[in-house]
Amino acid sequence: MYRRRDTRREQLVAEITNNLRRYAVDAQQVGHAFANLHGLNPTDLQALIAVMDAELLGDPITPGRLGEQLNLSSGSVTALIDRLERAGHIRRDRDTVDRRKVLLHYADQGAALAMQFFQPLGARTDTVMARFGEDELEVVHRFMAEMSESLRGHRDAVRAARPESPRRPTG
Amino acid sequence: MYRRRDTRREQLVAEITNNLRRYAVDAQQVGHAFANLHGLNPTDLQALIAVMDAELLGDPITPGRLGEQLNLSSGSVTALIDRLERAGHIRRDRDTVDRRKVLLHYADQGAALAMQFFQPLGARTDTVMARFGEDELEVVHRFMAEMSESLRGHRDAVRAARPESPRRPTG
DNA sequence: CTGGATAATCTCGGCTATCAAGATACTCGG
DNA sequence: CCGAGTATCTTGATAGCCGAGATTATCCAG
Repeated sequence: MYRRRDTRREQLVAEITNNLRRYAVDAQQVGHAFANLHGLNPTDLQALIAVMDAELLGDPITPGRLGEQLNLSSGSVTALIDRLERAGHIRRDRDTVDRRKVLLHYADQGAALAMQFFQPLGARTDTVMARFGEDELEVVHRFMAEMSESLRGHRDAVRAARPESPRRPTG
Repeated sequence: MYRRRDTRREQLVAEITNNLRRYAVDAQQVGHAFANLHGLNPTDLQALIAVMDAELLGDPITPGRLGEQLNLSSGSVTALIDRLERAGHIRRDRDTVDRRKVLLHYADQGAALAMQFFQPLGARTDTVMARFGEDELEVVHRFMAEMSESLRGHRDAVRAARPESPRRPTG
């Protein structure tokens, strides 16, 4: 996080790292603040976005997969979906093929909220990007794609790790 | 979030936006997973990082300012600091000038944990950056700096908004 | 010294997450 | 068709975190 900056290159690496970290922290706080503003909690917002994401890709998410994405237990996911459904943000549908499964779809209220979340953010993002040439955006794109993939690998590694001193003996 | 991609430029903008969003989500999940792994919760980890950050910049943070950063009430901050202190991650010091104030310093245990958090991440980050030339990193740096600043502005705007009466006169 | 403001802590209630057990539906062998 | 085994989701009980308001200690103005 704080490293020596002997050369210009090292300085750049250090500052970019710091900016990425701050960006992540700030993004989290945006989510927190926005959720509070609308009577949700951060988990609910994350879930709502995940539901929209999956559905817009044509592959509605199930409670099980949602729990994997958010790292929640199955019981917590049920409670989470109950809250979101009660608030009118999403709705449950049984899968017609495998009726054990529940497919989650966003409702109008949820879509409106997600739009409200992304639009102002997108506007700011576009404003910044307008100050960059297409060739520059190519570089940024390559960078972000690789960085994003790298972070996902890191996340999976951390998740795969097991606690050093478990509360309960292995059993 | 999902926009048309008529031109190459619009495609780039769309994909970069998606990557930024995914990066933020994944970063949050890394924090979540890492915190779980070490018996903390995400807030604790955020606080620990904030404490280190402030102290390394030579300006130790107080509970009050920590609460502002994390958007927590004063009572929650006290409980948070109690947990971190009990776990040996940080310690309290009274300010000698204004003895109402408490200054937070990280303890060895906290520093070790933060290192454990950032080192593997930094290694991956460096690997990615090694694949970019110095001129390319200049572009990325400019981009991230502006994007980071823009997001901070957005965060403050969302925080400034009020839940029930968004257009409340004064106070 | 008195009164008001600021900083942190304490106490209590609500809400969320985890864990364990249960209910329903699918799969497969006989 | 029938039953055992498995997968998916839900329910109920418990623990821990967060927010709001009251309380204590300190600073500052006069």
